[in-house]
Amino acid sequence: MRPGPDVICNCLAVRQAARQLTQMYENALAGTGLRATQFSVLARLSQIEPATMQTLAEELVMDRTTLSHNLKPLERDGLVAVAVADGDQRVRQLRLTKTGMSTLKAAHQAWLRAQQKFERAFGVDEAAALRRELARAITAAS
Amino acid sequence: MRPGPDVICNCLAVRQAARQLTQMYENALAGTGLRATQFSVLARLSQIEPATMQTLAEELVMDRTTLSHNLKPLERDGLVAVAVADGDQRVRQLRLTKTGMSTLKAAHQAWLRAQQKFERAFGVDEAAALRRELARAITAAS
DNA sequence: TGACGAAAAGTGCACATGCACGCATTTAGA
DNA sequence: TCTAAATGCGTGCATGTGCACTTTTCGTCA
Repeated sequence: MRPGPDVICNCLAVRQAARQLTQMYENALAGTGLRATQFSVLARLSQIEPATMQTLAEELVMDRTTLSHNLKPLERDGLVAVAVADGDQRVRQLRLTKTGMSTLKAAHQAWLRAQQKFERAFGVDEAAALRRELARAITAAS
Repeated sequence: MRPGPDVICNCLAVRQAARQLTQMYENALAGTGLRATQFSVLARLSQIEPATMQTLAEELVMDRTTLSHNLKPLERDGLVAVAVADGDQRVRQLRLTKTGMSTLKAAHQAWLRAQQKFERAFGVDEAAALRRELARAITAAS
């Protein structure tokens, strides 16, 4: 998939890169049973556990309803446990199950391979700078 | 959607930015009848018309089958015409219809508003630099 | 305490994304 | 020339994405 001549649309530029990066990382994740999005959900959840739907969605820069959809296969496969929070019936308490933790740990190895492969080609410092600029782009588009 | 502390995954960083930028541009495109992806398909097609499926997909850094799916609503609504190419029955000849051209022209105004709004917040030169880095990221992930 | 607005989350819909698989056509080689 | 490989596309499936709408629950205030 060779890019065309000089994309001038910022939105298209980011989406194209997202498609290509996603393919690379998902290729590395093949065999772990996780998609790229699912890996990021589990990874982030493991850091802020227990989390609510809204909190985890904000952390992932993801729409609340999108996270709701994305949790379906994870809950179905027993990787994430969804419980009603204490004191407020409206709130969900999201946690990793033991299976979720072990799956995440195994997938982390595969993720690291993709991460390192990309950064060898793109540059470690350049990748860090790119991530910072992307974070700034998120702010600019908010 | 406030981003969490320092995303270290390049894939997640790009995907988060893609989600946020897409929301901004689609908000601007609301009323034109086009989604962000559809706008980019029409815009690119207008530059390389007539194009084949594979050619247009490569230009958009998009999987061939994804473009096939994405063309469905555009063809259904009469914005893109798909014909069999001369000399090779396997090849499709993609063209914008008159409706497609006028819709693209109208949507271009809306796109420009989003583009300028983003670049006012993010910086014009910084946006150009970001697009260049994203193009390099696509190469690195290929 | 009862009604009403706010907050948290779920659901249906349409489109986005790409892999696996299959079909039709073309080309290359024996 | 006839057949096998290569080429160009389409389709089914599962997931990703977010808007509009709904449901449930909580807090507030008269």
